[in-house]
Amino acid sequence: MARAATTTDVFNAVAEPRRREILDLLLAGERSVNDLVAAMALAQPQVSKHLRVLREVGLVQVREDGRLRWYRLNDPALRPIYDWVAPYTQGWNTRLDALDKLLETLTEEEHDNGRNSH
Amino acid sequence: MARAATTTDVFNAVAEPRRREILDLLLAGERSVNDLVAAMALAQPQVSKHLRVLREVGLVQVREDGRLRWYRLNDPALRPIYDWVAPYTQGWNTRLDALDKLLETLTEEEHDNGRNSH
DNA sequence: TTGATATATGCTCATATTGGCATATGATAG
DNA sequence: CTATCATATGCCAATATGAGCATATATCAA
Repeated sequence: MARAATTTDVFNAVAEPRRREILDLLLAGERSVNDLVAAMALAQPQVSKHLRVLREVGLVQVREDGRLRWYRLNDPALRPIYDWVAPYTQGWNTRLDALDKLLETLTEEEHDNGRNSH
Repeated sequence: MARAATTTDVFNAVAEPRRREILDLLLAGERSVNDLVAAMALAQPQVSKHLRVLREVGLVQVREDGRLRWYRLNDPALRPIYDWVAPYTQGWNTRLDALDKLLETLTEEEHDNGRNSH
């Protein structure tokens, strides 16, 4: 058996640095293909191909407008990656730990107002 | 150019489901190769090969003990993945979801006490 | 219509993969 | 020393890649 197709899942799609670069650019908002080409040192056909992979795994969505195609992020598609990696961050992600504790505190205050002990 | 080597970075190493499976097993603690082989429906040589990839990108570390080799996680190596994905989670991050739910609960209780609506 | 612009697709090449199986290396027991 | 257990490595086949370049398909302009 060979390596899994890049379109198999989000993990494979995102293993390619150029595709992560595209997603990073889309964080700022919708972009046309040529916008992306201009921003990345990569030829247009390659960008289109990467976009196709991203489309096929649901990481981006397109809006057609004349001869332009505006690509935008579909962040929830990245959730499997976040969900997978999260359990490993227990040891070193202090900031999220802090947020967790804060939420915990808020929840406690909500559920047993006043009898807060920590 | 072909696809990047699996040992290029953590993203590529982790794109392979079997390797994620190995890491998941190691979450529980140190395991010998045969332990892993027993836990996964995969032959020993393949497991050893996956372990080699994980070793080369720093995701696992080995402790030799006679003819046994105990593999253990090196979670901080996963940080690049977490750091990359984190900015995308603004919309749906579980912790933020928790906060949303909390706020929702507060609002419900405030606005329509007791009435269940959804 | 003709030409230009925006994007997608097709083909080739070099490369690295994963699993299967055989085998090498290394440690330990009898 | 020999057999056995634990693990790693080598070679094979089938496959999919990603970049480069040419070209197809739309859309818009003159």
